[in-house]
Amino acid sequence: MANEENGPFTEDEIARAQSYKVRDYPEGVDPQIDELVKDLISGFADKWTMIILDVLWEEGTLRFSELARHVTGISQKMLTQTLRRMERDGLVIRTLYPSVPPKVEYRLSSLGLSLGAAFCNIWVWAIENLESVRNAREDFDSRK
Amino acid sequence: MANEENGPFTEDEIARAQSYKVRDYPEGVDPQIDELVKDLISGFADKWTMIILDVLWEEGTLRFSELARHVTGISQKMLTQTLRRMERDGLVIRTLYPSVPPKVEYRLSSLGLSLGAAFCNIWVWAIENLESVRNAREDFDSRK
DNA sequence: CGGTATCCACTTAGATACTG
DNA sequence: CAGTATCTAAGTGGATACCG
Repeated sequence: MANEENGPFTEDEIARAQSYKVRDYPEGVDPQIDELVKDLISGFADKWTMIILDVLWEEGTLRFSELARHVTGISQKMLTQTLRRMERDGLVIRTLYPSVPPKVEYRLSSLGLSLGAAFCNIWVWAIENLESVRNAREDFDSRK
Repeated sequence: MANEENGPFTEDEIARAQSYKVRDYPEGVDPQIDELVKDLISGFADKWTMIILDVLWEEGTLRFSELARHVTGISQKMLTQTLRRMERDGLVIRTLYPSVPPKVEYRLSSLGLSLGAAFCNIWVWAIENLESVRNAREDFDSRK
């Protein structure tokens, strides 16, 4: 509990990590662009979008009902709604086969795939840091 | 509108991108872990958390009131709430200076910094694909 | 200054029923 | 099968007032 602040990181590693973004997008970045980016991120920053992105990333192409099974706990309404939004944003490609009964397939577009690639690091981070977060919570809760 | 599906990507690039995660975390990944990861991600997948993470990443250390100014549109309640959750999850470090009036500083922990580093790719993606998303939306809306 | 507590308007999401 | 429509319960967030 004494020097837990830096965890497994050296000062060096922290400095390097912190310099990353500054190098790519210096402070001079257009505030308007910044605002737009925040809006865009806000749109993707919801539970179901991120999970659907992950599922389609892993499974490739899925039918509506298959998606419903893979995305545990989602309601039909939210699945439709989220898929529609992702389709509108160009992340997902929806293919309708006009058979009876109808068949609809969903897969990621190249845009969706590239976002999925960016998200990969988040999933990796989550897997690697599950324990750390759990410990942090226990620690926080025990301190009252 | 004809071959817009793959955008600027070759089939090769898509295949490579899609194989990325599978290489690191093959299908044999424990479903229970997978569930935990989804829970964890769901917790971070909200607007304010992501924006605060970004702001602290860029600014380093900020006082409560400075954060409020940087995170446009957030209410005091949500700022407190989100910061408390991030602190509990071990992402931010809260330092109270017991002066009068009190002064409270927030900064990312090493855990928070590493999550920020992972998120970097998302921000970069957003900046690079603002136009694509805008176009996709216009296209979708114009098609009805 | 940096919160907490309370109230309330609004949004959101789940359940249910129905349809091409 | 893959939705849409409707209703309702629950959650979220903002405004306001007050405290250490």
